[in-house]
Amino acid sequence: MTDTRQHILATGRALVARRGYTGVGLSELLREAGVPKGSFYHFFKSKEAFGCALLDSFVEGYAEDLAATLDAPGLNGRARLMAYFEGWRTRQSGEAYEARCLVVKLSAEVAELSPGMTEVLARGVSSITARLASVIREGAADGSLPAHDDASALAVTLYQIWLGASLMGALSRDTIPYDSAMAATAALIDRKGPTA
Amino acid sequence: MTDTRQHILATGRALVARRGYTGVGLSELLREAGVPKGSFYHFFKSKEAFGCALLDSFVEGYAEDLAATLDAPGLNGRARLMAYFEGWRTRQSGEAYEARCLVVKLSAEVAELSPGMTEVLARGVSSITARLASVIREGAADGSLPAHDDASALAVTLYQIWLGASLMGALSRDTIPYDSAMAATAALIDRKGPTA
DNA sequence: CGCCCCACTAGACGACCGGTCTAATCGGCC
DNA sequence: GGCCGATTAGACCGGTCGTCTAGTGGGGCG
Repeated sequence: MTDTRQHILATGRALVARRGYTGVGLSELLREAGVPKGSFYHFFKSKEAFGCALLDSFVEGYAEDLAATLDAPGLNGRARLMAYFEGWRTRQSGEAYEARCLVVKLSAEVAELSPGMTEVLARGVSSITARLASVIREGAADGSLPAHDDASALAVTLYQIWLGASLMGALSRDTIPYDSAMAATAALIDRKGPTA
Repeated sequence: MTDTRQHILATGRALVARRGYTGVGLSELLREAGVPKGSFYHFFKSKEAFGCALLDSFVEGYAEDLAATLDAPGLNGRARLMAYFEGWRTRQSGEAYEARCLVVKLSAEVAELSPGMTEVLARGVSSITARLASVIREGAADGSLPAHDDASALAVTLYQIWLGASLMGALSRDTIPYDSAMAATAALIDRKGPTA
């Protein structure tokens, strides 16, 4: 069955979102998934290959969610952008580990560990910031946002703010950093002139 | 000798900055440090206690560096702030792992793993942002920065940007995210009005 | 209807993990 | 010189790590 593979990935995602990549052992993962250890190496050639597959499926799923939020019909560009960040805050400060962003959780850990996983994350990040930049341009076109002369740079800055807020939120275990990020986001997108 | 303890901490810092907390085993650490395992448990009651001590010494050392940079005589507030972020970029994108920021490296990993280590990092972060906020106020007083009505909020936003930039820099392995953060920093501190 | 083949399962394996313990050794103080 | 606490040495334990080699069973083809 190929959905044994899917099941391992889904179980792994929640586990890795909580304990990190190095922190999750095969034994724990497979016990949790109810899958015998032998099967694992049938579906993945190594733990790192599993990690890459996990991130691939995360990035893919994220892109779909992103499309659903940022292409929501009937909302102007600004509202769609703010909805995205509201969603970020909700997921990242909620209880559900499987909803947490793996870029936040794994970037630092994986950067020196696995070039393959790093690459998948890096591609995911740049596609997110690219999509954010185009929504900023759409907001300028529909009049909901001022014209920003470098939408890409603004998108990167916003994404950096939210990554940083997520790190701080993990440390403080409250939503204050996200509230701060939300305020900064609103201030940045609504004001004219060179921002980044 | 108490400086065996210091030596273990110094060795551990470089190792942990590269491989992460979970990724560094006692055996590797002690082999690297040339210290027998028996000594480790004389100085630290557990690996987690070692982790807390490591972060304590990091935070303490960081505070000293911070003071040296942010209290540099003969520079106005704005110049001191920018010097701090220049230093961040240099250290974080350089080769020397022992110079890397452990808040960036460990926040996500440690948050769900060790309340003690999380607490040390959280305190460190809030003392940094508090110090940045006061430099922003000093800059307003000496005329090098406009008056920001909420210096604390601006300081948090700047810190978030740099945390996020560091995560992105780890993924992309270039300085582009830091350059972006630097531009955003300059834009944010130099403009009037509510920013965050 | 039977056989065979390959996707999948089962768990043994050696290395090493974090953590503990006892015995040996060191060094300062009387 | 001799003693005692501080430090070092490393064997040892139960457990987990990632890997790998046998085995099994069910679907497809003859």
